[in-house]
Order: sequence, then structure tokens, then C-alpha cells
Amino acid sequence: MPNQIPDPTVEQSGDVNDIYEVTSPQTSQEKAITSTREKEQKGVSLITRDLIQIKEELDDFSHQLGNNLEDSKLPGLTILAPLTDHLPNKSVPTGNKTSFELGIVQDCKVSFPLMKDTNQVSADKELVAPFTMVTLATEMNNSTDNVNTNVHFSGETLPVTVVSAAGNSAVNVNTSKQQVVILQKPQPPNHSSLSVSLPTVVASFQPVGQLSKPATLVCSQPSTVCTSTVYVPLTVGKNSEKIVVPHSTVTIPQQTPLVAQTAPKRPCLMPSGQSVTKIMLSKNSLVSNQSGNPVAVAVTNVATGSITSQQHTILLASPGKSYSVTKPITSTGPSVMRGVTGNSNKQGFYLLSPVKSPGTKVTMIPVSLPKSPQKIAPAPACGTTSNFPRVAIATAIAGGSTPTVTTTCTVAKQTTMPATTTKVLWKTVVPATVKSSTSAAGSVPQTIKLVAASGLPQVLMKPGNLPASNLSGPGASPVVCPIQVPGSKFPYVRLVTASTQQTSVSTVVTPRTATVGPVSGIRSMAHSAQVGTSTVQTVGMSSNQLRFAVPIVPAISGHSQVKILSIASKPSSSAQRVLFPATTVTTTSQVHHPASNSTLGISQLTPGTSALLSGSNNMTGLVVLPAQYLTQVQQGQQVSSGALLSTNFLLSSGQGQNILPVPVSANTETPNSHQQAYIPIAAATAPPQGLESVTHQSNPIPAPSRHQVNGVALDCKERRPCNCNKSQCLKLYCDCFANGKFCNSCNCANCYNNLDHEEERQKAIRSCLERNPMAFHPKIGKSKEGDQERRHTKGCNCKRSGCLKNYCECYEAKILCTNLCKCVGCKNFEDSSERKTLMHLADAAEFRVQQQAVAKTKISSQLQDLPIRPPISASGERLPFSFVKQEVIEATCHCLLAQASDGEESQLTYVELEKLVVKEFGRCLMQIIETANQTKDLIPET
DNA sequence: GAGTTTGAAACT
DNA sequence: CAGTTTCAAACTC
Repeated sequence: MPNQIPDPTVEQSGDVNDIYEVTSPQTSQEKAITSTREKEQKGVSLITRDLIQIKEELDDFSHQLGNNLEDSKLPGLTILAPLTDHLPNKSVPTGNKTSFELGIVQDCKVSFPLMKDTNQVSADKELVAPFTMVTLATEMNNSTDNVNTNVHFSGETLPVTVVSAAGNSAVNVNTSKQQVVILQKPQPPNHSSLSVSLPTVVASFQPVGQLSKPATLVCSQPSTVCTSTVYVPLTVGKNSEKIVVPHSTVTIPQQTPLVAQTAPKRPCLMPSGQSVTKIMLSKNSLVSNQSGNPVAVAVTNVATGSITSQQHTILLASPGKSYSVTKPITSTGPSVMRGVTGNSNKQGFYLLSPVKSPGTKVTMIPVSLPKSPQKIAPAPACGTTSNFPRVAIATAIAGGSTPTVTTTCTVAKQTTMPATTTKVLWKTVVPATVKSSTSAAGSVPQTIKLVAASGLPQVLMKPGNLPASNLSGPGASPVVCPIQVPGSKFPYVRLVTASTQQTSVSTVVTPRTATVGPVSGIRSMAHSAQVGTSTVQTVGMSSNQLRFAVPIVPAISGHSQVKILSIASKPSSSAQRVLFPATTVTTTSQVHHPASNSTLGISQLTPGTSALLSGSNNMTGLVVLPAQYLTQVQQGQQVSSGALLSTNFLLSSGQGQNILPVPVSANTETPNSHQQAYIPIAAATAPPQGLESVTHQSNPIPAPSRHQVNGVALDCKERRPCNCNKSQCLKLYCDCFANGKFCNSCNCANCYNNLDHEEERQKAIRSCLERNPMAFHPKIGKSKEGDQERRHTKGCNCKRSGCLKNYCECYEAKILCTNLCKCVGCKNFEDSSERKTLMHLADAAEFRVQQQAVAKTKISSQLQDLPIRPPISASGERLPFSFVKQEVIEATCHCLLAQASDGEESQLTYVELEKLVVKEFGRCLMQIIETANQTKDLIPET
């Protein structure tokens, strides 16, 4: 929610901490008001003018009030003085009188006695008035006498009735320190009334009429007088509902924690079409509505200042700012509503103001947190059609082992967000067509628990949960190795069987297919594991030494596959990695598996593909490749061979090819590095909405940065080259780096974002993640589970662009600003006229471009369709048009002009002149044709 | 294309 | 956590 200009009246009081704009679609009238106020804020006092207006309105109101009170059954209410006599800063003490006076203007002290045990106070009195305000006097407990409590109302006045309540309490108010003002909304017939139980005296304000000014209650002495204003709804409460308002706090129901809940910054439209434009919240306040019912708030009319007597509710779906929830009060979920800004030392208000007119409704609807876990490693890859968090898991099943696999994949929980468990059935299917030493042909459903959290998408395969027999050869113990893939933003988990067996290069592969979830088909010579619709394959497994790295593929499911390829290679103890394309590439290169004699297309390899070279006990030979890297390699750039190891692949063409020289990274290849600081770079949010329409293969690299324009990572289309000069492309300033990409065809200087500087790059990645674990997560995600509406995960912070330029990340992503945004002067909300104008312009421009493109295409097509007329026909005839040359044209024009001149001399009419010229033009054409014909006769036939 | 503006990231 | 600086992209001329 963008900040807005504070209410001048409030600002002058200096007590209201935070004023936020809920919505701001303003009518022209409102804009005029706003403009006026802004001007007056600069020097002209608005207060005086407003007060005069208030005074005038209260003149009438006081008479009405007096008349109404005559019939009132409320005891002891007396109007001592005409309201019209009240002026700003005027204190009107009433002494011991059981009456009070209304303060109507800012700094006007309203003094009224709150007497204990007087006739004016009735116990257990239910305040059932349509509109009730309860005020607790400060330090009432300390006084046995009448208490003159000064309550300051700024620009607001309410008819007051002194009442009290005791006994069973529906509202417990701590009056020892603070004064609480509760504004009760009108109650539906079937709802309980507000019962107030107080140790001392309660003064309630019961309005008789409507007020004319924004209900900005300002306490000039917050420490001693009115410290908080809480509008408590009872409109939906049950009889037994208890609203605890200790110290002017409001508690959010457990099931409705507001943390991380955001709503699009759209106006809080009232049924009447009006909208709430401001809401002011104080810090250290809680809203309690344990019933989880909508929280109603009092709404004042910005234009008239009246407080409506109808139910007002406001959507509390976006606590990011206006309803910012800082932390839960209890472990069960109540959260603190606070303002983001403001002086924490001050006590402020929960004050909602204003709406455009009375009778409007604002609904405070507690919104529960998304209960589903955040998706694991959802890269905004293209070509996804599902929201399933996808975890690509592959198992290496050694020959002779049972195909049953039980794997537990746990994502390290980094935040307090509740995590849930996603169970994925894991089946191991042995294709009947493949010879296998394993007799088990059936499928044994296994369970994979994917404990997703909102934090770092670290993925750990618990070794204990991995039966050794299932993963490797006999006696082998599974080892889980978290792996950082350079350039990748998702974590890899390497399931390694620490086998002691030496593997022969010529080990014959016994492929099986391990499938998670429904198996759509059995792939020969491959292990495939499907989670959701994603597939993980281990291709051409060569031995029980097969190790593999499992990328936590983007939480988008799709048809992308991750294949794990085992490559026979020389037994080596050195760390060798063979990188496979993380993206589907168009290459036709294929990998020849010498053992299985199978040829595997590299193009089949998909993001995060990795493989381990067999034949070594060491954790070597892992093959991983960032998604985009192969493309870069294919482009012949950014790949240096120095200090890089390469693995030769046998291609179908018979040529050896150094596919992917990759530096050995210690942090990715260190044996027994279970606890090593691997860098989990993953996206924990769903892919942007727009991705779903893209049909590319998934790309595991999330695109969190600007280049995720419109929710679609530009990688899917194009990625702008960076121009970094000072950051070495190792900071998030660099879009390439921020997107987990290597710089490629960029204009950067002193670039370290390449494999030549992998070590520095890794350090930089770590550094970024230390600062912000979500640094590499997509900035544009979905607001909540199942919600298709995209939003900026952090919100923008624009100050001057109005969020209508590409400086704004929200606007750039073509999404509306939300309550998470801290922008100022935001115009990027749904009903923004400026935004609409821009959208129209953009649409029009786009339409024009499309039209032009279509026209170009059409013209081009037509031109292509046009027969090319040779100047000489097939028969050797020189066609007439070939004679229409410059000199012919000029001669013709001379003839026409001569005719026209003659006609003018003959004083012909215009029509006759026209005919004459046309006739001459026909004659010229005929002459040209005749000449052509004569030429034809002259051309000898060939 | 140079200079300015802007806001996120980085830094203090 | 807030204020300041740095940085590169967006924007303007």
C-alpha cells in the first residue's frame, strides 16, 4: 500500500503514526479536496476552515441532539452548553456534573466527569445503540472521585451518553494506563450487543446524528488521555464472542494471520461504489477477532466527515503495509497489526478514515495464510502448465537391487511459515522389455515426503531414508550430497551410493524405470521418475556406481524431463564433471553409450541434467550444467577451456566432442560434503502466470529480476545483455547474475559471471544469499495458493515514478502494486485513470505494431505473389512496360502539358480541358504500345 | 548517444 | 533497521 499524504489534522496532532492509503480512486471532487488539502498543508491552515464548517454543521446537529435527548432514556445526559460555543482549544470542564460537553474540534478539550457508582452509571448496561463509542478514562482506577477526563477530538464530534457497564464482560478493557475508545458498529438483530465490563466507569458516546468530518480522533496527550482508538466490530460476533482489547490491541484470529498476505492494491469499493481512501493504523496494536469473522471498522466520510452507522468491513487481505503484521503474538497466530513507518514511541490509532459517504461499507476480512507449502524450486521455466511443485528425483538402482525406492526429500525450513507435507508416490517399474537382474516387475508405491517451506529451498535427501539396497549396489550406503550448480538457482541433491565396488567401464547397463506417480509410459533403457507430470530419467545407467544429481526442478510441472545420464568413462579419482544441458537444446548431437550401445540425444537432456562418471569411489564425475549454459556453449562463447576439465562424449557422428568443460568446484564435489555450504538457489514460488502459455521446455533458472517481465522470463524469449561496469556482474545489479545466468553476449566490463571466475561467482552467490536467502527467487509470484494473480513478492518502493514506468518492478511486470509495496504516489492500481490511459496507449501502440506487422506480411506476401514480369517475354518480345522509361514519361508529360496549354488558349472549359488531356494520355499510351510492337518485330527470334 | 532519472541493491 | 551510497536500467533530449 502506498504511502499517502497524511491527514493534515492528524499530522498536526503528531500522534498518529501511520497513515496509509487503502485505495485512492478519487472522484474529481475528492481530488479537488485532496488538492486543496495538499495546498493547505503547505501553509494554509485547513483546520480553521474545517472547524468553521464543523461548527456550522454542529449548530444544527446540537439542536437535533438536544431534541433527541429529551426523549432519550439514557440517564443523566445533559447538554450544558450549545455546541456552537465550542471553539478550538477551548476547554469546557463540567466539574462534577453528571453531564458533559462535546468537544468538536482539534485540541478542544472535552471534559466530562466519569463518575463511579452514580446514577448516571448503570451496571451491565448493554450498549446496543446503533452507534456506540465507549471511552475509558485514564487513570480512573486511581480516582474515587469524579474524573474529569480530557478527550480530544480532532475534527470530530460525537453525541455522548454517559453510561457504564459491569459484570460479565464481552469486552475487557484495561483502563489502568490507556484510554480506549471503542466504536461499535450497528448490530444486526441476531447479533449480540456489546457488553462492556469495566472496573470503573465507562462513558459511551451514542451518536444521534451524523457527523460531518473525518473521524480523526487525535489524542494530543496520548500518554495520559486517549492512546488508541479501536473500532471493534460486533456485527458478526456470537453471543459468547469475546473481544479482548488489552491495551488497545486488536488480535487477529489464529486462522487469519496476516503475515505474507497481500492483496492487490485495489480500492476498497463499497457497495455504493464508494471507496475507503485512508486507513490509519497504529503500532503495537492488535486486532482481536477470535471468531475469525470479518472485522468491521468504523468508516468516516472524507467528504462529509460523517460516521456511518452501517456496517463497515474492510478486507484485511493485505497486511503488508496498511495491515502489516509484524509478528505473531502467540504461537497460535495472532498477529500484530502495525504500520511500517512512524514513530514507534508514539501511540497511535486504529483509525479508518474516510470514505466518501456514509452508508458505505468496508469489510475487514481476516485472510488466512496460505497453508500449502511453498513450492520447491519453482523456476519460472517455460512450457509449464501445472502448478505442481516439482521435485525431480531419480534413483540409481544398481543391478541386482530391488527397484523399490524410498526417498525422503526434505526442504530445509528456513522460515516460520508452516510447512506441509506433500506426498509423492514413488513407484519403481521395471520394464518388461528390458533385461534386468531384478525380478521385481511390479511397482511398489513408495512415499516421498516433500516438506516444503517458504525458506530456502534446500533439499536434503536424508541418507537414512534411502535404503542402500535401493540406491546402489549391495553394501553401498546412500549418500546425500547437496550440490550447488553454478548458475543454477535450484538446489541439486545428489544421491550417491558410496559403493566400494570398482566399476568397469564396460559394465552393462541394466535400465529400469523408476516412476513416481502415474507412469505414462515406460522408457526403455532409462530410469524415469515422475513427479506430477515431470519426469526424471536416468538414461543408460551403466553400473551400480551410478550417481546422480537431482535438481529440484522448478515447481512448475510440465512435460520437461530431467534425464540423468551415466557415462562410461575412465575410472578416475579426480573430480570430473560432465555437464549436460539444463535446457532442451536443439542440437542433434547424441551421446553414445558404449556399454549399452545406445545413443542418447543430448537434446533429450533437460534442465539440471547431470550425471556421474562411474568407476570411481570418489564423488567425482558429477555432471551438471546450468540451464542456459549449453546454449551459450553452442554459441561458442563464454566457455574457456583453461583450467577446465572436459569429458569426451562419443557422438553419434563418431566425433569426440568436448561438450562441457566445467571447472571443478570444490563446494560441489567435495566428498562427504553433506553439510557443506552448498548454495541452494531456488525459487520457492510458483512460476509466473504468464509462463503457462509458453511452450518451451522448463528452465530451472528462475528469473527473479527485471527480465521476468510480464511474468515471463525473458530467457524464454530473449534476454537483454547487461552493461555492467563496476559490479563485475557478480551482484544483483547485474540482471544476468540475478537471473542465474552466465553473461553471454553482454556488454559488461570486467565480467566475472562466467566459468572462468566460478570461484568468485560462487562467493558472490553465497554472499547474496546471506543477505537475502530469497535473492534468487522470482520476484513475481502468485499471491497465494491457487491464486492466479501475480504479485511482486516484495513490492516496489517507488517514489517518483508513480509506479507507471518501468522503473517500477511491478509495472514492468505488468502487475498491479499491492499492499506489499511501499511506493509513494502509486498510480498502478486497478482503477487508476493514469494507468488505464497508459494501458490504452500501450494497447493502441501494440495494436498498431501488430497491424503494421500484418500489413507488412501481407504486402510482402502479395509482392511475392506478383509475377515477375521480365522486360522480355518468353518469346523474346519486349513487353510494353519496358518502354516506360524516364524519357518516355517526360515526353508523355510534355505532350499532356502541351494539350492542356492548347486547351487553355482555346478557352475550353475545365471539363473539356480534362477530356483533352486524357485523350492525349491515351494517345501517348497507344504510341508506346505500338513502339513496343514494332520492337517485337525487330527482335530476331532466337 | 550522452546525460539524467530512478529505484533496487549494497553498504554503513 | 534506517539512512546513504552504489549501480545499472530506464528514460529524456
